[in-house]
Amino acid sequence: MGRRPCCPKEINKGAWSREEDETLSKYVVIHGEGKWQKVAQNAGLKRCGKSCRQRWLNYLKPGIKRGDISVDEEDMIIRLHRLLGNRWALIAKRLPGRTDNEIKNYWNTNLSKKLQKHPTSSSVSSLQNKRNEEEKSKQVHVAPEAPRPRRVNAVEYSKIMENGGCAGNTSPSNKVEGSSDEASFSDFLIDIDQNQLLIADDSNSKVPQMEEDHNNKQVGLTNSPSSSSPSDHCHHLLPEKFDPLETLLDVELKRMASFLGLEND
DNA sequence: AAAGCAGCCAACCGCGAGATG
DNA sequence: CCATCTCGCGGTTGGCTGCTT
Repeated sequence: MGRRPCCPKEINKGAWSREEDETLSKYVVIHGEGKWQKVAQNAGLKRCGKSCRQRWLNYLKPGIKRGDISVDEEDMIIRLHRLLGNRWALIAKRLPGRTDNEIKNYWNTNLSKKLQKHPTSSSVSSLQNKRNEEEKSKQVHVAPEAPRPRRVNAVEYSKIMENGGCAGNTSPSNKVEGSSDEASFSDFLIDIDQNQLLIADDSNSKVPQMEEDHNNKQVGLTNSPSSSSPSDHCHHLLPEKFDPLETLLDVELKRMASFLGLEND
């Protein structure tokens, strides 16, 4: 059978010209995103719809930041990569203005090499050197062969929840002393279960129990004592829109700011 | 000066998942 | 329920650029 080519006609390939960029930008501004095949046709671009989408999302869309990845961003990328692996889209979501493609390229060209040179380092940034010294004494646990997390659809997620899979909390290693501010946040990130994060991200509203100490006050959560099953427990914990990683990273950013004496910025 | 090499990054490609008819 | 369409994602490629010899 074989896959039908997505771009059957003769199309332009390679670098986009300024004219093409302008044409695409004008069209998307007027008509909005989506239906990229029609965008390509209606805008008169001899480009594949996928190519139009990629060009818009990675370069033309307002708010896209190009280059000059800051130390903080680099550090965030490293931490998220340890958590999520090559889930560039997920990582990019945590870095406003950055695209998955840029982060992926940055990783492949810079960070992976740096980390090869300093494989035991939790971060390559000078910002982290101090913390690295502290962490040397600890055995940082990075699952060497952690299974690559799959995207979890709604059906699979409900199965996971039925099996008490909330927060992946069956393993002691996933247990985090949520109330201990002294616990290294980087350690916390390392120990968190990847699939748990993905579930949380996909559902956009799930939070592990370990978050409750930290977040109850912030988001007005209450832990219902009547919750019987783990999944019930989780659902009771959850606000309508809650992104655990977002919150965790917010905490980490505040720590960085504090470290740099920038908490007022 | 020019050939060779390495690094960077924009763009392409194939696949999976969800939406739609 | 199935086929098709559309979108999003991650891996890979190829061209450009700068450096080295």
